[in-house]
Amino acid sequence: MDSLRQFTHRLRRRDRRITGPRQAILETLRAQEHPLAIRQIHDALHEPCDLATVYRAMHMLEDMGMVKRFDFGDGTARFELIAEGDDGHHHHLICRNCATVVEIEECFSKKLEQRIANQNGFTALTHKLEFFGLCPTCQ
Amino acid sequence: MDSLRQFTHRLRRRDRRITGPRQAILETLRAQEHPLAIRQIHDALHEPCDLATVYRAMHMLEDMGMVKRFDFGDGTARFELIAEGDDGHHHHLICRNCATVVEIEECFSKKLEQRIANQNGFTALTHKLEFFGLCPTCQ
DNA sequence: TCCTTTTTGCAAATAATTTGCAACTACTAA
DNA sequence: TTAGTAGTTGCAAATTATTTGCAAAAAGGA
Repeated sequence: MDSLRQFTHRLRRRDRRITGPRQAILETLRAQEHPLAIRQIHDALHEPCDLATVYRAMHMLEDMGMVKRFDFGDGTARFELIAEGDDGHHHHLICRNCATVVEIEECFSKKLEQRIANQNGFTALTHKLEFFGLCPTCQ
Repeated sequence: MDSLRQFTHRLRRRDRRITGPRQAILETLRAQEHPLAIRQIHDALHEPCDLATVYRAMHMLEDMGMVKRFDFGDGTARFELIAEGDDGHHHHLICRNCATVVEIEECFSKKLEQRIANQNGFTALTHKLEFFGLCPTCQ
């Protein structure tokens, strides 16, 4: 319930509206622990809406920092709701064969990133990292 | 010159042919130190060929392990020639503003990857990792 | 040089995503 | 509660990257 409340609050703050499709999309994302593709979100909605609406909603949620976009390298964006009090920073381990996804909380040390930033004079570093392999079933 | 010779050898071995477009593409890749998008490769060819031919050639070069595909998350595949004696494993630091690319040789320790594999029962792990930030000019 | 197999160019097909626009609806001010 | 305004939606068409079918052209071996 809280994320809906939080959502409402953030929307109002930006003069954005709380609509049926947006609430439904949030519900759908909340029910999943893994990243969902737009198509999957769309198909899972009980009260269906246009695909374009889902695309637009995801952009908005992303801009508002409520959702994180992941890229598994297959040309399809996937999204996860960012849990409360979480920064959403985590990675995935994806089976190359069956596409099973496991969430990975571990990451390399921030020192590495800091060093890379310093050595190249870059600031505000972020990174995208995903692991691929063969899951127990597919080996 | 060597990579062309190597290429010829690998092609013959697989009953593939050495054609103008393929040689031209290799030349183009060799002249660049950064990953190139298909469109860029296509536009850089002196002896032009069809875009579809470039797409097909890149698949072939990738299958032959002569080229590595990178994904900067913008929906466009980029390719780099794999240098001789190199495994092609490296990453990039990309400016979020001007898209400048810096090659990064550093990577996190293999132990991390090994641990992730073990903890989840996965094998044959690989990863995709790219860094993003603001370059000195764009800050 | 001839023959077989691989390649290429071209155009059309896919797929994910974006966009223009008119109809519609959430929110706010009264 | 209601009207007005600004944000949203559905629909269809446009974009972009990439793939594919197919007939004509080219490569490499005999």
